[in-house]
Order: sequence, then C-alpha cells, then structure tokens
Amino acid sequence: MTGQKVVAFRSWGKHFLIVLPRLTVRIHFLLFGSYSINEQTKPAPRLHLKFKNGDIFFYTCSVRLLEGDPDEVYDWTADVMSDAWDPKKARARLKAIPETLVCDALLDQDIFAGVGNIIKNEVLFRIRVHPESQVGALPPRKLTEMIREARNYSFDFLKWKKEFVLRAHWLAHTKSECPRDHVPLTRVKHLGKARRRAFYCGICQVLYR
DNA sequence: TATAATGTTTGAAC
DNA sequence: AGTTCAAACATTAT
Repeated sequence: MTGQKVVAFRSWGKHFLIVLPRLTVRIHFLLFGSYSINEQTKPAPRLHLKFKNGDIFFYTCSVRLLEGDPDEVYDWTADVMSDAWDPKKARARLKAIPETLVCDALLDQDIFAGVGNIIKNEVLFRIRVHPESQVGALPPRKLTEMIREARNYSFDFLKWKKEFVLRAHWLAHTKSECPRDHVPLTRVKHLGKARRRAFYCGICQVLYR
C-alpha cells in the first residue's frame, strides 16, 4: 500500500472501502467499530493510514484486503443506499426464497446490503408486518412496501444518526409498548435463523403465512 | 456494576 | 458434505 494513492472512498452495505489502484481495503465496523481523522482518540488502532495531508485511524473493526476492482467483487444493485439500488432485483431475489421469514430476509446482505437488526425491527413495525411472516405469503403490495421501506428507513437512520437522535426515533426497537395500540410489545431474544432480537406488536403487525 | 448488543467470521459439533 | 451453533472480537449504554 505504501506510496499508493487513494482512488476513491466507497461503501457497499456495511463495508467501507478504501480503493487504491491495485487493491482495496475493506473495513467492517462490526458492533463497536469507530474511526477518527487526524488525531488518535483510542489506544490501539487496527489500522492507521498516513497521508501527506492527514491521518485516518480505525479501531475495533475488521480489516481485509480485496484484490482487484471492487466493481468485480460487489453487486451495487443490492446496496439499499446506493444510487444503483434496484428494487426489482430485490423482489426477484425474494421471490426465490418464499419459505424464508421476513425477519431473516431483511438481514440477508445479498438482498438488502446495509440493513441491520434495528432497521429490520423498525421497517417491519412501519409496514405492520409480523417478523415471522413468510416472504412468499406477503401480499404483493406488502412486498413492495418492505422493499421500499428498507431503503427509506436506511436514509432516515443515517439522518437521525448524524443528528444524534436515532434512538429517540425508535418506535419498536428496544421499546416496551406499541405507540399505536398502547399494548406491550413482544420481545423475542432469538428470532429466525439469524437468531436476532425482535420487537413487534401482536395487534397491529399482521402475520402472513 | 453486570449485562447484553447495532455484526460477522470461524471452526467445532452434529 | 451439509447444517447449525457457540465463541470470539472488545465497546458502550442501560
């Protein structure tokens, strides 16, 4: 990497990419990762890049090198925040896995790259779909909504995150009462194949089977 | 203060 | 050979 110029900073889903002429550094921040620019703010950086005009530090993250052109590695149409995001492709991919529970489908990075557990819970609450619904049982309009809100909520997430008000906007995730029906939300510790936390309302979120 | 989680990879176990 | 599962990573809010 020494002496090579950064060609681009990019992202695909939860991957942050530092593109150099012959290789790409792939950062994944996992649960607790962070970065700082110019000053080191934490004890042990996983990666420290020095440039003529400054520095970048990455902490507690996964760092991997990718050979070659990222356009050969990544399918940008699957990235929910990309300009290249293609909802029709997402729909086709979902059609191929009708038995899959929607709670697992939303976390599938090959379909919804970038969507995580918080977004999963909030999207399903917004569209009033029970997390254990089967993809193939969703009415066409609900499927459309799920695909649309996966992208939509991701942009809300980013906006609120930057304003430090993300948590304040959660309607279901970690909540104990349904803001619509004022009944206790169901909290499941390990739901679906992904075995991730789920928060949902048994009244307004419809189970499609 | 102890606990659990916004996520992924690895490797053992089945 | 395929899947399933827990551990590991190590920080932070609750």
